[in-house]
Amino acid sequence: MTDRLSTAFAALADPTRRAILARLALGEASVTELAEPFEMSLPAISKHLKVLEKAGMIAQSREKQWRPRRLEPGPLKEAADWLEHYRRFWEASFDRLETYLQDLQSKGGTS
Amino acid sequence: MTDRLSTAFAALADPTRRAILARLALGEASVTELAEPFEMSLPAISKHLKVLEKAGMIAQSREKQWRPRRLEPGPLKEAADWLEHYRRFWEASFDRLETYLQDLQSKGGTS
DNA sequence: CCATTATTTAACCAAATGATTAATTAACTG
DNA sequence: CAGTTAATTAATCATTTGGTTAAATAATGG
Repeated sequence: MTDRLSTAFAALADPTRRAILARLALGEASVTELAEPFEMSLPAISKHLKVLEKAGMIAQSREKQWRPRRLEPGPLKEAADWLEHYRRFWEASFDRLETYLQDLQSKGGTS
Repeated sequence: MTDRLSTAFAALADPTRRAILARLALGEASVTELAEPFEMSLPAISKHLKVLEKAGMIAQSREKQWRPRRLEPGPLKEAADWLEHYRRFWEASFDRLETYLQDLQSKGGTS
């Protein structure tokens, strides 16, 4: 693997990590705060944070004995940019669905 | 794991699979055609296709002895929608960068 | 039916992932 | 400095992942 985009998508492929990012979208938080919602050991959370950090999605600072994390959105943007290339496909699907529903309306009558 | 979004991001976390999706964005292709650019065995490609299929990103049809795949954009859209929530963060980062560069311009002079 | 082409399945393997518990390190606080 | 709180590291383990080669299956065409 090793390439940046793969690392980013891999980091996002876990609900715990996505929840951590969602929490950090509300603002900085310590490891203990981040761990609180999960039925999971601290070391497990620590590892998830390491994955997010290696992906460049979070950064650490220092506040007394805490090491609060904050969101670093760069890799999220790169992932979003990659997906953006496929937009026309899902918009096309929607168009087909829309056409289909319009057809139902005009042809189907009151049955 | 098991949830749809995690499966989608995991499917995207591999450059071979992303390249396959990119190829399918140009139109349907058989397994042999899809495998052609890679220095990798057919079974390896077959497995990657299975991952993409389980993620709901591709579908199969039948054309004589070929089983061409086509893009199914639903899960790509779901992934893009998830990332969209973080847009304000990278746009904010860009704003800060812009401000920083403007500061360099105005303060830095000719040094 | 036999040969060929297309693709999958099976069996196997090394490395990575996601979790655990126990031990360690770091920093503040009285 | 002793105790407490915060977080990481180490050791371990089961499962998943991404690849291989060899064998099997599917469909077409002569």
